[in-house]
Amino acid sequence: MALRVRKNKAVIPPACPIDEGVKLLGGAWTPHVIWFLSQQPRRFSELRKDIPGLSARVLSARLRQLQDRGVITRTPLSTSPPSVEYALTELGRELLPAITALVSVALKLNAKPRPR
Amino acid sequence: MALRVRKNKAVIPPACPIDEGVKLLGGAWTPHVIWFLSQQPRRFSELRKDIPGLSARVLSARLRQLQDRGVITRTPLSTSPPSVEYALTELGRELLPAITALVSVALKLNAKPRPR
DNA sequence: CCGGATCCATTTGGATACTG
DNA sequence: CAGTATCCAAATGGATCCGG
Repeated sequence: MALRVRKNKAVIPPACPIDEGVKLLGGAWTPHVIWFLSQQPRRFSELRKDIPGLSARVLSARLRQLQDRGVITRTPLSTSPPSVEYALTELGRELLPAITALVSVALKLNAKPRPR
Repeated sequence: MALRVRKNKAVIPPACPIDEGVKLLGGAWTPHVIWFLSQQPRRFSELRKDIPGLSARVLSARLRQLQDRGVITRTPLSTSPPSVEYALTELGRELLPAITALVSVALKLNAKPRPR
């Protein structure tokens, strides 16, 4: 069989600031994590309890990427048993207005009976 | 072969307004579409030219879901050749502040040299 | 010109088990 | 407690073809 190459998914990076912004909240549960951290710094297992259904694997992934993007800080504490505290950075807190704006539009849209 | 059922993906809807908000901008290219429509009403093929790399299939899907959510309107025009015009609704325009807020945070984050 | 249908590659993230 | 590793199901979206 002639090895059909299938050049699928070949193309371009959009390289637009809009995408960057949306990617900040992109992954599953990301907004929840930011939301709970905005109320107070939290530890790993506290976040798991805060957000039922969120697996350790995904929480771990989200925390890492938020950290990489400078949205949250990670602070290991020398307690016994050892624990790690996560908190929003200054810039992270600046995401909150954007999130609440999104939410308020979503609420209005849900309220609408879809005029169609 | 014992038919392993694999109850994967079993659980819960978060049912949180935050998710709803994020879903408004969730799909690929969604923010781009909203952005270009915010500048002026546009036709299908104009949007395709505005956004290189966006396939007809996906543009079609995005337009439909934005329409279903009440963010944009779709107006077929009896021109020759026939064309269809898309525009933001009132509520759709309310998404713009949220988008720009997100973008401005993203720009600041990119500027940071990742303090580590 | 608009956009649906089909086919498929890539990505995402849930379940589970395990380690320091 | 705080994660990491493996395995796999489902969702996403690109390419291409086709019909209204």
